[in-house]
Amino acid sequence: MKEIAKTYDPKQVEEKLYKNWMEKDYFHAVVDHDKKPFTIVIPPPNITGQLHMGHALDNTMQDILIRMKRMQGYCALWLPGTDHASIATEAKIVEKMAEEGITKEDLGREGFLERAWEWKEQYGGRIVEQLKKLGSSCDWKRERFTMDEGLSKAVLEVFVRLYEKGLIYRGERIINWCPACKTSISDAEVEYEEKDGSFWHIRYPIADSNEFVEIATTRPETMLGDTAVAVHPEDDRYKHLIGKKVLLPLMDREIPVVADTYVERDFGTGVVKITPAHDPNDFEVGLRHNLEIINIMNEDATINENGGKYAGMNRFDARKQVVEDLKALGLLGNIKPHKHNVGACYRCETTIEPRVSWQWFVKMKPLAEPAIEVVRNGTVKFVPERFSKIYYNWMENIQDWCISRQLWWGHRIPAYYCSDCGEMMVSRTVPKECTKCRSTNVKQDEDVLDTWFSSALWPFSTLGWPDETEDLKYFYPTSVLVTGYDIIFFWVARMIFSGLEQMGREPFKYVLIHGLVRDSLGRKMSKSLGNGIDPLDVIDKYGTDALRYALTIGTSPGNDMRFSEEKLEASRNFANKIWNAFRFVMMNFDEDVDFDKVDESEFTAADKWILSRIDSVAKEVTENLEKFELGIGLQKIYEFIWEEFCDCYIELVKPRLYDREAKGRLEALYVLNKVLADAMKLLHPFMPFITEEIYSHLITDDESIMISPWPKYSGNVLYPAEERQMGFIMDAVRGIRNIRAEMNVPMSRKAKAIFVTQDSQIIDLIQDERSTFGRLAGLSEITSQKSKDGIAQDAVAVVVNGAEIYLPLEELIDMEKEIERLEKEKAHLEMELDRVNKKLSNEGFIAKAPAQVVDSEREKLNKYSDMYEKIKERLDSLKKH
RNA sequence: GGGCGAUUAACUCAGUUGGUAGAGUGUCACUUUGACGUAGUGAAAGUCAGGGAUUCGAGUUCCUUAUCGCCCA
Repeated sequence: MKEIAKTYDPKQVEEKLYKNWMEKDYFHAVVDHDKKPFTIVIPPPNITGQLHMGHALDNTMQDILIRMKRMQGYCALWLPGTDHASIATEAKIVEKMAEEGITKEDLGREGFLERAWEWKEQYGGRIVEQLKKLGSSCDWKRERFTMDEGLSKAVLEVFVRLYEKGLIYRGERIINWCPACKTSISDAEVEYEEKDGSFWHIRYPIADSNEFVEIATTRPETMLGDTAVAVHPEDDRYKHLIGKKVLLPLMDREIPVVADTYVERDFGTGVVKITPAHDPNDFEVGLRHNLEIINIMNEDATINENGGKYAGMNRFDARKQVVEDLKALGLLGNIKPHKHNVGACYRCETTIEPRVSWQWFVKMKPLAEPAIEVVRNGTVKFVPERFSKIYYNWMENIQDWCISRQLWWGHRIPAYYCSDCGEMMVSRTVPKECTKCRSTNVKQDEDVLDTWFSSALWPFSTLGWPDETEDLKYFYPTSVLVTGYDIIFFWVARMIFSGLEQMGREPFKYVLIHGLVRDSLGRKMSKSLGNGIDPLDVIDKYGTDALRYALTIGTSPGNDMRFSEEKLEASRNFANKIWNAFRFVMMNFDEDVDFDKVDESEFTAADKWILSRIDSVAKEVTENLEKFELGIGLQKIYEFIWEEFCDCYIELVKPRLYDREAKGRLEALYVLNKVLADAMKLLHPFMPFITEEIYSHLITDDESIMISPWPKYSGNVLYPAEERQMGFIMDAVRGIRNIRAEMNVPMSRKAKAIFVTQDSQIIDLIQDERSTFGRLAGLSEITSQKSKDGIAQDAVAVVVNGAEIYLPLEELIDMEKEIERLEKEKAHLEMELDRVNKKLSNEGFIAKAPAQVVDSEREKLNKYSDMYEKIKERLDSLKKH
């Protein structure tokens, strides 16, 4: 017998076991055509990232699925990797360089990239190490990085292909510009927030007239770039002005009055200033009316030379000055408070600036259509289903995707320009000369691609595409993608259309969406609030299994969850409970325990009951997991282990174990071992470490629980008779315990019990399970008889389905109290009877409810009326005395 | 403005083919029983946000209102 610690200590096992799994190569998936593939690609965390609760949840869920499938015999591949995170990484490196007083420009592109790679080598693996602490069973041999050679080749290939198909183009268009990151960003990367602003009314003088038109704007400084004012063509107030000129104040520029249905007549004054270079709608109007585009801003959102005397000011100062100057000129009208949506950069929260510039775009409409279709026809399923609506909503209203970024860290755009003739070439290789004029003076585009361009290819680029690798053929399409709802647009949607376009197949069959992990007050965890809980601290304090349990229990897909210390304590307690159940089993194992000698005919009702139960639980848990109901599945194993296995079965077998010569002792050990082993298997996906540690000490054929077969189960209840018998026993025990508690009779005070029943099967059961009752209900002596003859008048009675149990507690009994208790019991039964009777006397119920339901109600009626009669008899008899 | 979600015990949440409401935590009482006090036993605690509809039967389906939150415009 081994000495096992009284409390479970995760630190003793986690590192050791993970290392062992790695050494044994269990995580590595080898293509095996005799097996079905099950594939998950990890949402690649940023190399700048620190593991947070979101990662912990996301990766726990993936690990649960992949571990179960691996045990089920699938060729389970969980492919890990990291994302280069263009903007975030570049910003981080620039920031670090700033501490040393160096700028990007000092180093130049080459020098900067060298530094960036150094940084990546040094810190890029940190998050990967942290994922390992979570127990993630990723195939680390297949780890990928979005800027790996192979993945970069995929990016290049996709870019060129899309370009050649006319789905990528370069254009001078209005885009979202972040003045802090100094790059364009895509529509998806802008976050809108409603802010209090003002509506400034400004009078523009009409040329060759004394009249004015009054426009209203929320951004007066942009007037410096106005190239028209617009009115609605049907607006009688302004019809006469169409085609005339107004004199743009401050700039003294004559600009036309154009008619466009974009103008809302009821909004503001019905006259709109048009700044094509700095407003997306105005840009469209500008295109329609062939207006001049005057860009008035520099990269950092200061006013440029086109802004006249305001040049050099930042946009907010310029606004103040413009307003002041207009006021001085008497051209300023009312200023009304106004709420409007202001876009901010999702990364740095700087207010974005719409700005016209040359950028690269992906034409989205042709790509979006098939991507919508695969979700509509169920080829790709969102779990929960409601998220497909969010997806449709975005995909159906999608604009072209701006993919160029004015950064250095990332995949450089494979477009080349001839400095002599201006020809543009898009090519897989660096052109030696201009294809048009043969000049060798060719320069590559300076921009890099949006990070999400490469992550959109992740499900196939990681498997070797564009090469036709064995992996790609076998593992693609992947099975499930697990991610948070916050990146459906950024990532999920783009993977779907990219997979369809490049592979001709959907990238995954299911998208399992989870919510956010919030703090105990329901707030989003954030750096600025400082309310984040570090998963690594949690692991250090409670262990990985406890963290994973806490993240999974009581959650449902797609819903946000609150995370708290209390939950972790409960999780740790559960781990400890399992540990002690295991400890109990081990304490009773002898050196020479030999299960070959087990005689199944020695199985007791309790043995069969628990075997039957674990069988059902295995079925249910499997079904739950296959439907992605992780929280429900875990709850079921929890309840089975704690309530049925620990509180009940272990208590039941104790007498057989303590007596070394007891009949059925070996069988008890066998069942304990078997049930615990199966329970550990079912729990393993959720809590990999403790289950592996325990499993390794149990008697099994497997070298590791990780690669052991998932529990098989029969389709129906294994031992229905024994389950019913145990039901009786538990009812009886509960009834007796209940009385003891109410009568204040501690368990240490043993009592006598007389079972009264006519049912000979029950009599046999009581005889067989005498030790059970003795143990669980604190009874010293148990007898059974068919009538109430000879039972002391002052005995306490418990009525259960099938028997009456009398406890002659003698001097302990307060008759008044006993009558009161029985009255309560009677009232309760009356209520139940009333309910059942109502149901059964309802013709509709009898006629329309399924026979099974009606039968079970009839059964209840019999049971309750029987119990009611007995209680009533007992009461009458007590009251006579 | 459009869409989605939430509203269930004191707190935090489960409850996925409609069939007598569950858990964890907390509360109260009891227990030095040879796995575990990070435990055991027992108890108290809910008009499942309000209203309506469908149904023999609704926390669960449909409509509607309110409050909170999120996404899109």
